[in-house]
Amino acid sequence: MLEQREEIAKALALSLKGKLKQSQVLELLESPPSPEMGDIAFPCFKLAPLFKKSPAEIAKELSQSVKLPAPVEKAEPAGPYLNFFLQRESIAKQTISLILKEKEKYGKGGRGKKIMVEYSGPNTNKPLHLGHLRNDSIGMAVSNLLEATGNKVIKANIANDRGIHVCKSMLAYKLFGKNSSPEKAKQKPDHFVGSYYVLYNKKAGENPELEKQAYELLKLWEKKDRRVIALWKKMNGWILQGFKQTYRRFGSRFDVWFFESKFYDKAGPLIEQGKKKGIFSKNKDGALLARLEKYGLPDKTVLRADGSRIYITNDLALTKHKFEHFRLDQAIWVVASEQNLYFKQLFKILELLGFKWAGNCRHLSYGMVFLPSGKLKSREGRVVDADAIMDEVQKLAESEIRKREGGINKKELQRRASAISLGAIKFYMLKTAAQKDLHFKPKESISFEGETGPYIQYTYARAKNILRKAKEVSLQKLLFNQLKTSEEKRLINLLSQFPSIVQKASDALSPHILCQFLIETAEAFNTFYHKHPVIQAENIELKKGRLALVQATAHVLKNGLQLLNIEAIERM
RNA sequence: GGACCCGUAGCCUAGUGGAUAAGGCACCUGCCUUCUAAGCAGGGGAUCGAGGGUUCGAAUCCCUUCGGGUCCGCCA
Repeated sequence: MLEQREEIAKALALSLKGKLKQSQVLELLESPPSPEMGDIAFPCFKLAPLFKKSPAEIAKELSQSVKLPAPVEKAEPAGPYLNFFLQRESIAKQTISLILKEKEKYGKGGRGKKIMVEYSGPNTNKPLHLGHLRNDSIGMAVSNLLEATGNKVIKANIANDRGIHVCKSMLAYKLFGKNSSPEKAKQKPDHFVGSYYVLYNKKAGENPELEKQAYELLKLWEKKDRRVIALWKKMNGWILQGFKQTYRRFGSRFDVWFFESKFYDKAGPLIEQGKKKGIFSKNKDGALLARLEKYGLPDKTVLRADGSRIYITNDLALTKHKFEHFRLDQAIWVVASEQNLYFKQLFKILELLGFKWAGNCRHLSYGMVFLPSGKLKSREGRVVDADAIMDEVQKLAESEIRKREGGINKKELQRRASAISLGAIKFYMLKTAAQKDLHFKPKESISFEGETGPYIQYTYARAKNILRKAKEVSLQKLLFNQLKTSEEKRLINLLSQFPSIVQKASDALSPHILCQFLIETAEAFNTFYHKHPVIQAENIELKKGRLALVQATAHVLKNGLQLLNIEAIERM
C-alpha cells in the first residue's frame, strides 16, 4: 500500500502545479472510513485557501485533471475528498503472493537499535500476582514488537531480593517456621515463602515489636551476618524456584536476570560524583538528598541517614551497568504508573550526573490493576495470585472444550486449554491502552467470547481447518481476478496493512494497536467465512484464490498472535 | 498544598484535528442435515463529564471546572 500512496502523491503534486510538494501530499493522504468509499483518500481542505475555491470544487477538478498512476483504477470526488480506488486484482495478487512467500516473516523486518526491556521485577518475599500478569504481558509483547521491527532486544528481569520486605518474611519464618520447607509443607516454594509474609503482617498487627526486629535483621544482612545470609539464600532460592515455574507456564522469558543485592552497594562512585557536582547534599537529619527542586521535581533521598542504601541507590548503579556493559542504545522499564515520579527523578539524576545516554531511558508506564475491593495489597493477602488465576481460567477452558469434544484425551485437553486460557488472560491485559487503569472482575474480565484472545485463536483454527480439508489443492499458478466480493476486498485490505500496523505498534510501544487490528481482521474473516464457501466454491480458480486468501489470513493471525506471546492453535 | 494519569451507550473499550463517533459485553430477533455456533446477520441504546475558547472543521488542541485514580526525602 505504501508504494501506491507515493505514486498517488506524485501524481497529485503534479496536478497541483507546485502548490504542495509530493511529501506534503503524502502526509495528507488517509484511508476512507469504509472500503466502499475507496482505498486511499485525499482531503482537499488545506487547498481551499491556496486556490480560493471550496474543497469540494477542488476535489472535483482534481478528479478530472489528475493522471492516474498504474495501480489506480479510478479517482472519485466525494464532497471535499478525492477517493482513489486501487485495482483490486493487482492489490490481491501483490498482498497474497507476498504473504504466501514470506509466511512467518510477513510483517517483520528492518534494522534498528539495541534495546533492553526490563519487566516483571518481582519482590522476593511473595508470589507473583495479577499485576505481574499485566506487566509480563506488556513486557513480552513490546519486546516481540521491537524485535519484529529489526531491533536487537535484551529482555531483563530485576529481582528485588533485598530490603525490609524480604526481612519481614525472613523474620516470620525464623520465629514461626520451625525449620519447615516447601517439601515438608507440600507447597509451591514461592507460595510457601509468601505465607510467612502474610503471617508477619498479621503478627506485626498484634505486636509492634516485630517491626524493630525486622529492621535489626536488615542491619545484620547489610553486615553480612553469616546466619542471616544463609537464611536469606535459602528463602530466596525457594522463591526464585517458584517464580521460574510461573514464568515458564505464562511464557515470560528473560535473557538476563539482575539482582538488586548485587548492585545496591555498587553506587559508591556515583554517590561521590554527585556530591562533587553538588547534585547530592545532606539534609539536617543526615540523609543524602538529590536536589531536584529547581528542575520542578521533589528532592529524592539517595542514602538513608545511617548511610544504608535504598532502591534508587541500586537503580543508579544498575542503569550505568546496563548501558555500559551491554552497549545499549535504549533502555525501557515496564513499571506501573504509581512509579511515574520515581522514574522522572531517576532519569533526571542520571542526566545531571552527565551520562549522555540518560536521554535514552524510557519508562513504559501502565495503569494500575484493581480488584473490586480496591488496590492490590499483598501484605494483607488481598491479592489475586497469578498461579490461582491461571488455574481458574484453565478450568473454564477445559470445560468449554469438553462441551464441544467429549471424547478428547486428557493430555490434549490440557494442552489446548492452556493455550486458550493464557490467550484469554494475555489478550485481556493487552487490548486496552497501557496507561488506563484496569478494574479486574474475576468472573467478567476473562471471557472467551467477543473481543478476546480465544476469538482470534478460534478464527485461526477455523482457517486451518479449511486448509486441512482442502490440502490436496495446490496453490500454484493462482489467479486473483475472481476475488471480487466486498468481503474479500476488505480482508485483503486488512492483510496488506499488517506490516505497517506492526511498525506503528512497535514505534508507540503499544500492543493494543495490534490487538485492535487482529480483532478487525478476525471479524472480516468470519464474515467472509459465513458468506462465501471456500471448498465448495463455484469453480476451481475461485476455490484456489479463496484458499490462498484463507492461507494468507492464517499467516497474519498467527504472526500477530505470536507477537502478543499468544499461541495459535490448530484446533480449539 | 503540588504533580501526573483517566473520564466516549447500563458495563468494558477503539478512535487523539477531517466524511454518518467504531466495536465488544448485557438485552431483543433470526441462522447449526452445507468448510468448527468460542461464530454470523439484524435491532434498540451516546447532547464523547460540564462550561468557555482556537479552527473552514474539535471526542481529539488551549483555558476553567467537576468526578475517579496515583504519587509527592531516608518502602520497593
